[in-house]
Amino acid sequence: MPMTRQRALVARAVFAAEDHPSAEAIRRELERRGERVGAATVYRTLDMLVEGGFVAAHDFGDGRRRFEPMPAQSRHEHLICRRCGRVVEFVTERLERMMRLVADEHGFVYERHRAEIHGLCADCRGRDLGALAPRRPR
Amino acid sequence: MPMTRQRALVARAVFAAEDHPSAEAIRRELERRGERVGAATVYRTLDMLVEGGFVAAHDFGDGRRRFEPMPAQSRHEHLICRRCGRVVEFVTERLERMMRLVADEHGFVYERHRAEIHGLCADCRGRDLGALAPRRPR
DNA sequence: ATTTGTGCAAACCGTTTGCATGAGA
DNA sequence: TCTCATGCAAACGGTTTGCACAAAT
Repeated sequence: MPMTRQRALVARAVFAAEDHPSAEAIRRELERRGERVGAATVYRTLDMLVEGGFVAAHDFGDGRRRFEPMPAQSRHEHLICRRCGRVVEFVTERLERMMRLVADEHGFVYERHRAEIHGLCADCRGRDLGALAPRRPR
Repeated sequence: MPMTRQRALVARAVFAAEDHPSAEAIRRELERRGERVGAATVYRTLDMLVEGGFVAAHDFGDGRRRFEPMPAQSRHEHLICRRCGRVVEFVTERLERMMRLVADEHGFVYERHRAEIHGLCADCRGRDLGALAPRRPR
């Protein structure tokens, strides 16, 4: 698997990211730095990284996939601020146990689960939600 | 809000559904019965039903929204069979308590959560997964 | 006659794919 | 030279929207 300029750029961008960026966000970020990479290449590289188990892909329900470096530690879930889009991670071993149990109770073979909490982050709580525009719009 | 023929058809179809159908699935189902309703109208009617709180919309991560009659009872979550697409509901009050607690611990105002378990249902477990086509393809 | 809903087709948005070009061994 | 990655642009699939027409008061 040849390491080209664009693959290195995309990989470095995902691994450096703190905010679960989308493919387009990564492309734009690279462009902002003067590094022009085709959208198709970004998607293809991310697919490879995901297949290789280096990167995790998420679907937070806003219509696009978001990526993050594959966490070495155990599974984690996401808290998502509906105002600023900020994503905070949390871990619960209890949750996975519960999910496995529920699957079992219904005769399902557990494969994976997904859990998200949506709400307002500490920074955004208490602001005038109707009037202000999101700080980091979707 | 006038009750037209197509609105009645769409509403009846969602409320009768047991399987969390997508907008297109509803339109096709109506068409199968000889009732032709434009896609736009189906989407618009579903939006109204969701806004009015009569119908719940879900995003199971397969790229389209799925609908179900708004459950009168408490919140429920979904078990999804990755082979046949079957969706089974389950309730856990413990889960919501846990989610609220986690949100609180991170300074978030809890608004809602989402939990899904993906796996193989009782019917599909044990089959030759590679060779057979899904029974109810995505 | 005025309002409002409908349906078609085009627009949209994130993503994928076909294909000609280009870079690397 | 041969291979394979790239980038453009077109295709795609679900959803939304513009607009002319139809329906109902």
